Amino acid sequence: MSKKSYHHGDLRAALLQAAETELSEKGIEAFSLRGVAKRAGVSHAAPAHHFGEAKGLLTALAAIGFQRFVETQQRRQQKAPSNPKAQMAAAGLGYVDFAMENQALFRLMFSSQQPDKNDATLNAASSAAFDKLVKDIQHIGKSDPYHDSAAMVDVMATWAIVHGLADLLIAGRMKSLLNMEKTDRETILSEIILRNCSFNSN
Amino acid sequence: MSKKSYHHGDLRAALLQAAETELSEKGIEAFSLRGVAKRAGVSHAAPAHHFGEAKGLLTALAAIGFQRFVETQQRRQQKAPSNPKAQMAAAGLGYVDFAMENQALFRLMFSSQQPDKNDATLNAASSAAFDKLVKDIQHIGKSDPYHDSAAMVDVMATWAIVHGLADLLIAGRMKSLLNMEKTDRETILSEIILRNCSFNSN
DNA sequence: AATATATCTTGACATTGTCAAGAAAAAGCC
DNA sequence: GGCTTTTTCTTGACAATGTCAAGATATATT
Repeated sequence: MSKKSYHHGDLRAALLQAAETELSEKGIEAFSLRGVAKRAGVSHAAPAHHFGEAKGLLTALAAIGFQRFVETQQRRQQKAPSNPKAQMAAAGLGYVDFAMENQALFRLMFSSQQPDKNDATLNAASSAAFDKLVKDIQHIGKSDPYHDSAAMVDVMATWAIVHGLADLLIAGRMKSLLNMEKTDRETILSEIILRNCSFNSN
Repeated sequence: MSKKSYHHGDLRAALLQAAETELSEKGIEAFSLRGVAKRAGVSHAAPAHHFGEAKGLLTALAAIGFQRFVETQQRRQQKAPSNPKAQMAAAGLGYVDFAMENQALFRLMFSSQQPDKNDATLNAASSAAFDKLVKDIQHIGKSDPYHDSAAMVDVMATWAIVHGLADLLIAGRMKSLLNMEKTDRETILSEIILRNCSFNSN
């Protein structure tokens, strides 16, 4: 941690932190590994030892992203009423909220070719996010999507609509939604998220 | 056109063609301007005169993408029954189809920061694509989304679900859908696209 | 304390986007 | 037709980037 020390102490964590800052400031397309090193106050080749190539750093960052992604949804759900539909809406709003507040990271997680899709940690984190969605649907529909193909269609439909909203919002499309106050926007988003459910009969 | 001619004849078109090939082969994150020039058989600085910086070439390519995007949907609609719901499903399937067969181009159009969003041609092309969606919805619901906010919510919901499906499919997520035959997949996609409509009562 | 290992730096290389200057072809002009 | 002007493309250069190899320095091991 001291200024002149050859050894940093916890450079790995510092690099991840710096990488996230670099990502959110420069965007994913102008992201630079040397820029990350500069932010962390180390030489340009320092990241290599901890993460190998740039891919490695971005893979680790994407995994962290998925963890925080789930946490954001859960925090949102804790503040919401405990009935299944309110919980579903809260999870969806958390999904969109995360995307809007971590645009470049969201893009890294869902739209980038950089992260290594064979990485065990990343796969575990993204699978956890998917499983959470499946369980939330199951909670409403009572049947397990993994064993009921109709329920799995519900999962895909719900995922698609929430993801589509998130992706179009951060792309700057959907201006009518972007131009309103956050609370108004979330009212409409909730409506869109819930109307989609075939299990609306509940 | 001849091998040794200093002047190409129609380099601008050739560069756009080469850029699309480069894009689909290398992906948007490994896209190289010098690679495009090499494909067109021209020096590395030749593109500059026609498109300025790399941004310019990608902006022009994105605009062309939006035009073909609309055409793909229209071709699909021509083959479908003329009732509004079948037309809506056809447009949605065209949307997804375009994304899957032009993955990198689709990413350039919707997820990239490169294209200049102030470019008149690009804005005209992307607005045309949006207007087409609005009209298709209007065709079903009978009310103009531009004057009926409830209808505009229908537009956003429909757009989101179709876009979400497209984006998640080309991201390699939604494996259960990717692993099936195209016809089976499209059956489910149609169902998802249509179920979303609040105007389902029709 | 001596050696071994892990961690970081330095220097180099090929590749990339961009710019400036110049060459070649086409067009304009008499 | 010859001459100039303009457009189109090439060449050469520059800084920035990712990656690699070799070396320097701190920590761990014995």
